[in-house]
Amino acid sequence: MASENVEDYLKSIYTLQSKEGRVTTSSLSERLRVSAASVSEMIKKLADEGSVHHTPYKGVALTEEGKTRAIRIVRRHRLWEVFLVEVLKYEWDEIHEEAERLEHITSDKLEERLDAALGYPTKDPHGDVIPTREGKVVQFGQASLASLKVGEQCVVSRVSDSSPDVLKYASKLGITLRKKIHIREKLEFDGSLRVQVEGREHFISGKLAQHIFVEPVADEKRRRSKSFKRVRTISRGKSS
Amino acid sequence: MASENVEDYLKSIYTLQSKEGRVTTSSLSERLRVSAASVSEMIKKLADEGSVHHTPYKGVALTEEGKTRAIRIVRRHRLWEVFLVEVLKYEWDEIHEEAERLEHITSDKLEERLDAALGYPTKDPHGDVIPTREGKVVQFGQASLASLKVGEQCVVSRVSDSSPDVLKYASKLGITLRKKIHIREKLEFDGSLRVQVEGREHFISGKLAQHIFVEPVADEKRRRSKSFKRVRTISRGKSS
DNA sequence: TGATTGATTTAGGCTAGCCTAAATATAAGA
DNA sequence: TCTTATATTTAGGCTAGCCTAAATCAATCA
Repeated sequence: MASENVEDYLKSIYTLQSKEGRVTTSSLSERLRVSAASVSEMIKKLADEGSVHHTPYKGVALTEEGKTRAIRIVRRHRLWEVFLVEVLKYEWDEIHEEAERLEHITSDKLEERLDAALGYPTKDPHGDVIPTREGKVVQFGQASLASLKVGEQCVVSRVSDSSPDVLKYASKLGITLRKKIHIREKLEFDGSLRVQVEGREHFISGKLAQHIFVEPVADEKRRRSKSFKRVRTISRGKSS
Repeated sequence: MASENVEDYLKSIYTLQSKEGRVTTSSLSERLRVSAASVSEMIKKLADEGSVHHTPYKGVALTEEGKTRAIRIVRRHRLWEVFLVEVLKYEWDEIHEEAERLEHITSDKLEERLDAALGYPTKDPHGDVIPTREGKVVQFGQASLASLKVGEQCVVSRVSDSSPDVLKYASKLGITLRKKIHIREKLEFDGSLRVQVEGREHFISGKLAQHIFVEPVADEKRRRSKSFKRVRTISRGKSS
C-alpha cells in the first residue's frame, strides 16, 4: 500500500470533502498541521498518481480510486476503535491516537480477521458508521442535539470524535450511545440546553450540543423505522 | 520513542547478540537486508545516542539502555503474536510479519492493556519467552531435539520462528507446543530422526530437528496448573 | 477597472535512511 | 614480515516529506 503520509492526506481529504464539500490547500494544511507549501507539493504528487483531481488554486477532490483508498483507511481506523473499546477496555476518548497508528499497518488479512473477531460491527464507539470492505458507507441521517426543541426526547446515536475532551465530558454526563435525552429547557439566544439523562439534569452549551447527534426515541420493536432525516447511502458516487 | 528503523536495528543487535555473541556490521547488514555502508552509518548514530558501544572495525554491543529498549520491542512483538493466534486465529507461521509492524506502533498503554486482555501470557505461540515489562527475560534451558538420543522422550517447548516454512511443516507433522515426541531412530551420520508424535511416525532431518526445542516429559498433574483465563474469543456486550 | 489582499505554488534547503564506489583497517597466509 | 583478501568505514548521491521565503494567482473592493 501507500506510505503512511499519503494515507493521512487521503483520509483528511475524504473527511473534509464529506464535511465541508470543498477541500483547499489551507484546510489540509491546518488539519494535518503541515505548511501549505508541503501540502501543495503532496497534492501534486497525489494528482500525478491519480488519487486526486487538482485544479491549481482551486482545490482538490478524490478520484474514485482515491476515495476507495481513503474509505479503506477509515474502515480500518474504526475497526480498531471498536477493538480498543470492546476488547482492551479503553474509554472512547482514548482511542483516536492509537487507531491513528494502527490503521496504517493493517494488512487485508488483519483487517478481515479483526472484523470477524469483533462480530462484523457496523458502528464504531462514537456511533460513526464503519464502511464495508467494498467501500460502502451506509450513513443514517442524524440530527444534532442542537436542533431539537424543548420537550422533545431523543436517543444518542453518535458523538463527534473531533475532540477527546468533548467525549470525556459527554460520558461524564452520562451522554453515551443509546442513552435517552429529554430536552427540559432551551435558551434560544445561545442555544444552550437543560437536559435530563438517566434521571439527572445537566446544562449543555449550544457548542457541545452540536457535537451530539440523536435519533427519535423508538419502540424496541420498530427501532429502525424512523429517523429525523432520510436514510442515505454514500457509496462510490457523490459524497455528503 | 525511537523511529521504526532504529527499533529494528536495536532488536536485531539484541537477537544476534543472544544468538551469536558478537555482532558485526556485516551480520546486521545481512539480517536487515541493508548495505553494510548503511549499517555503519546507523551504528555511528546509535553509538552517539548511547544505545550501543562501538569499537570501530570490531563490532557493536548494546548498552544497558539499548538492551532495555530492545527487550521492550521483543516483548511487544511477542504479545502481538499471542494476540494474533489466540484472538484472531492466525496460524503460528502467519504472524511474524504482522507482529513486525505492530510492535513499532505500540504505546505503553496499549502494551499494558493487551497484556492484561491476553491474561499476562509468559510465552509466545512459538514457545519463546515474553519478557516482563521490567525487561526480565526468564529463559528456561531447552535442549534441541537434535541433541536427544534414541529411545528418549520429550515434550516440545519451543519451535524456532526463523522460518515460516519450518513452522508450517512442523505443525503439519503435529509438532506443536506441549506435544510429546518419542525418538525411535537416529542416524548418526546426518543427525536425522525417526520420531513418533501423536501416534504417527515421521522422518525428520537433522536440520529441522535443530529448530525444535524440547523439555523432559513432566507429570501430567503438575503441568495443568497454569492460569488460562486468556481471551480466546471476543465476547462483547453490545454491538451497536 | 485596477489595486490590494489572501491563498497557493515554486524555489531552495534540511534530515533520515538508503545506495554505490572508493578508501582504509584488520587478519590470515606465504 | 609482507601481501592479500575481506570487512568496515567514508564520500558523495538519491528520495520522501518537511520547512521558510519569494513569487504568482484570484477575488474583492474602491
